[in-house]
Amino acid sequence: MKLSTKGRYAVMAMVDLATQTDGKPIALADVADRQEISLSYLEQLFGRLRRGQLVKSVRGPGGGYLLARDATEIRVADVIMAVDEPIKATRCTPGSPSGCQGRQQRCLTHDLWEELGNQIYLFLSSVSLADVADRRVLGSSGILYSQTRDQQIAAGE
Amino acid sequence: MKLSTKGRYAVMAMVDLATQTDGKPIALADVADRQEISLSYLEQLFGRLRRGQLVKSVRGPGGGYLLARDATEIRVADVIMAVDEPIKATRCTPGSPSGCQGRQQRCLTHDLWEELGNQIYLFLSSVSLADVADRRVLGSSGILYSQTRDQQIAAGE
DNA sequence: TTAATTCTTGACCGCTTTACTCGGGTTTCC
DNA sequence: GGAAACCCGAGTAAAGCGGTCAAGAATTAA
Repeated sequence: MKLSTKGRYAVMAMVDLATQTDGKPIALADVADRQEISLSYLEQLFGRLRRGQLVKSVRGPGGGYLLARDATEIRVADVIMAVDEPIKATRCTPGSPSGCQGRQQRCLTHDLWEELGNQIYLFLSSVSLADVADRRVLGSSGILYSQTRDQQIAAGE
Repeated sequence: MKLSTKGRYAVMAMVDLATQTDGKPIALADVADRQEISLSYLEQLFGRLRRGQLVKSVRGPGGGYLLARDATEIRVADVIMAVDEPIKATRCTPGSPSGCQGRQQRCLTHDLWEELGNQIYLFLSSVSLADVADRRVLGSSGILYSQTRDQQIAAGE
């Protein structure tokens, strides 16, 4: 899971689509104007979103883009994965040698990055476009992490 | 909170220090060798770590670096924040105008990115260098996020 | 004192990615 | 036919990343 402004732009645009619920296609130029993103750049992103089956396009005058599914059925993680390159190899490519299992059996931080990736992915998978459009994003969770593992263990957990 | 290989290298090196518990300073050249990171590059990173009060340096023969505190008292988030530039402005600078509150009252995705940042920070704050060194990182949490908010609400929660 | 270690600092550099532009298409409607 | 929209690929300026190089300062050992 990679995080860049490219992914952010895509999510902004998709949420924009999710808030325009007339059933009519939305022209990219309108989205670009509302979100203040370059039109040509948006076109690139929507090319990927279309290939990723997240939006449908309608050509010709009066055309534009439509969400391919209901806004409650599209997760933020889907959008980001559609526009960003697969993954950053992280130097430890899990399968191949010389990446991780060079000297030691396996680099110590490997589990950390993997788990962090999981956390990010799980969070972004828990939020749909409709959640964002309706500002249903904040709160819950997090309180879990007020202590380090050491402290939890020292406290007898 | 920014995530890059720079931060990863710093964490790798700090965990390396945490595993060398003789009480003697560790020469950077040894760390560079073990972790297969360029020495000169590590020097840059340790300059920041030292200025961030995370390590102490000892000059001269037999010198090197020591953790400034116990490995259980240094969180991964501390290390990453010490070496990476403050933050990526995200285009919505919370206080200033024209960033977020341009057309609409406040960009819809603002809460999302803020909450994501919190999630990442909280996770990385929950893990100490000692946790990583002892491979105490995996598991727990995550099961929370098997449903989107919509689905939770639809289920009557 | 001298030499060897080791940290300290700053300048530099090639590469890749990012965000974006440009210039064309093609499809469809009026 | 013309205009509105999507479609597509090449190009580009700036920034960051990972890394090198060179010089210097502090400390210790011989």
